[in-house]
Formats: sequence, C-alpha cells, structure tokens
Amino acid sequence: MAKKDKYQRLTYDVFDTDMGWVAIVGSDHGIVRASLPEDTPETALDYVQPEVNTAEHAPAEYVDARALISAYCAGEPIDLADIPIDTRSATPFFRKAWDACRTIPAGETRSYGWLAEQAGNIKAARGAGQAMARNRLALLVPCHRVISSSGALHGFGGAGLPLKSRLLAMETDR
DNA sequence: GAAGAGTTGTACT
DNA sequence: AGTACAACTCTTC
Repeated sequence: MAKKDKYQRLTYDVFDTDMGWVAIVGSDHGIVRASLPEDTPETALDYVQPEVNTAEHAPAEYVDARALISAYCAGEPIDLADIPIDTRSATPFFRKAWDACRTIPAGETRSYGWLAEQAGNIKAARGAGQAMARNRLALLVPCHRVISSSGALHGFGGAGLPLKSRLLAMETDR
C-alpha cells in the first residue's frame, strides 16, 4: 500500500483507561488517528502505525483528549465530540459521515442509511459504511453506534465487534 | 426469511 | 483515467 499522506508535525500519546491502553496521534489541527482500547500500549501503538513512527511523544498535547477518553472508558457520560479531529487526509464525504457519526448521542444507534443521509445522499449507504470502515479515529468517532437498518451489528470483521458490543452495552446500561 | 439487484464513494491498478 | 471493492439498503422470490 502506498500512502502519500504527509504530516509536517505529528505527535502521539498512549495512556491507560478502564478499558485498556489507547494510543492517539494528532497534528496541530487535531487528532488524526486513534486506536481502540488494547491490552497493552504496544498493541495500541501498533494500531496507529506507521503514522506513529514519525510522531513524537507529546503527552502535554493531549492532556484534554486523554482526560475525555479516559472518562469515557470509565463510563462517564461525556461527549467525545469535544475532541478536535483533523481529517484533512480524508475526503469531504468521509468527513461529513464522521461528523454525523459524532452527533449520535451515547446509548443511541443509527443506521448507515441515516449516516448517508446526513452526509448528503441517502443512497450512499455503502459509502457511509466505508467511511466507518476507514475510520481511524476509533472512539472519537463512535462508529460502534452505527448499525444496519435491521438492528443487526453487521460487518465489523475483526476485533472491532466485541469491543463495539462492549461499548454499546456500557452506553446503553448507563 | 433468503436471495438478487441498485446506488454512491473511495482506493487501487 | 478506469476498474474493483465496501461495515448498505431496498425490492422481490
């Protein structure tokens, strides 16, 4: 794979939450990449590679994001939308889809069709789904709140599904 | 209930 | 620039 994404200055941070280690990478504009809660900081960092390779550890840059994410993983009813994200490497549609996704209240779920509609075209459900699939902002964009119109979890091949269920359960029970 | 067709957007060749 | 792929949704069997 060849990515020509070039960030002038990248910084990252890793911190422990109630759900696991979370790694975040960001630029001056906001977070550009975030990992899911992992068992070890090593795994979390691996999640944000290779961007993290060119980034420097700057915990001070993400003191607020760390607090918010940490509180969220602890079950606090906080709004992750307060964390600024930088999606300049993404297309406008992706950005719109992600933004729409962040407006979903905790504990609530929306369908991909709804996301597509918010992003501009109701028929672009696949594109919306792909936006979630390509979502690199993990918790910042609560893609786990997005499900199929039937109510099934659908897709999410891989480690995302169990975590998604866990997050949803936490938010719903909250 | 299950299978097939349709549509939009992105990523890769 | 063109082709292939995607975490979908709707219509029909």
